[in-house]
Amino acid sequence: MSSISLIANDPSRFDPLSLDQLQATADYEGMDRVVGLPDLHAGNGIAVGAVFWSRSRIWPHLVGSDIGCGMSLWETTSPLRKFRLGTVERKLQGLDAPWSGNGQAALTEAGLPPELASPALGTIGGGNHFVEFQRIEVVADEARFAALGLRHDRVWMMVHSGSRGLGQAVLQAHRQLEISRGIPKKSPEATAYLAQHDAALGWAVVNRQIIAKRFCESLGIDGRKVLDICHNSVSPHQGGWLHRKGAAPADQGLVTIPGSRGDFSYLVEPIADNADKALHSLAHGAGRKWSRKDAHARLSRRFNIADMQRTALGSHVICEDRRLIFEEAPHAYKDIGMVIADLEGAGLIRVIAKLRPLLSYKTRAA
DNA sequence: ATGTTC
Repeated sequence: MSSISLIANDPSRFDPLSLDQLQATADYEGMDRVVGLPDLHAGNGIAVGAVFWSRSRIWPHLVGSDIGCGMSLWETTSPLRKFRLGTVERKLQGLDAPWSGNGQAALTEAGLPPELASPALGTIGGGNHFVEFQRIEVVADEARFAALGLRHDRVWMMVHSGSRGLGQAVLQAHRQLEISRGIPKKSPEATAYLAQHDAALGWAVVNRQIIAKRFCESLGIDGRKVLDICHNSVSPHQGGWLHRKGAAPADQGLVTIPGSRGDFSYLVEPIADNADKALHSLAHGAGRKWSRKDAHARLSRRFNIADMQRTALGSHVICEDRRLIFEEAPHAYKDIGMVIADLEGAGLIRVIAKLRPLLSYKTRAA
């Protein structure tokens, strides 16, 4: 039994269902602290946009099946003034197919077992995963931006993907009969889960790396990684274990917080002073406002596919799956400006820059 | 979320 802290200027905005889900996990025996972040929303049983800390136990299903899912942000070598939407769209082909490179070598190089290679390595996957090309809209902190050596005259690229089937297999193998019981932290079961969890985490990083490389190669450009963070994980923290379920780390340097595909994304710097009240974590995005089912039901009635292929900010969307394009519509997500304001209000972040979407790539395969 | 699915 533990208390819940909510990070929001106006906590009454939270969906009651997400709060019920958060309460249910706060009631787990052995749970010590639970935090709901500004992007909190109801998940498949477990609230997303939340952090859980326990002195004594580990709950694999609080991390979920997409272990290591996260965001990487790249400053490409492509000058912004040369960016042509039509040309770029035309060049992005074959990216849903398995990667033709050597997956085993890529994993070995990262210190991971080569037998974890699979055809999914180097592919985005489905759901809310994407690759997005962006431009710097506003630099909020010029001094910090310059000190980091960042450039506003380049095309930027954001990758959101995870560990695909691997993370799911790991959760499957360690699924608890009674979910709320979890695993005692020093048990052989915990050791076994954590080893596989760490491998899935590493796999997801390699996956994002290969995805970025493939997208750059198809455009004939290069890029440098500004950051790579994962928002589904469990890690040792203050003598216990910190579970992040759709929560970005606030203790690993720069963080990007993406809005929906029709909204801005942010490059932010975590502020250490107040970090503990949010369990050293930040929102991982805007958070859903509508479930996938609701989004499809409401939007497919009012809009056609062509409406969905453009956003209010003028960006284009490549998504040839006609269900997914509605499920992931900007309308289904909360206002990212509100999420950022909540984090600023709590003294958790300083905004460095705001990025405008140019082109969001989901899938060409229907 | 998913080498997914009757």
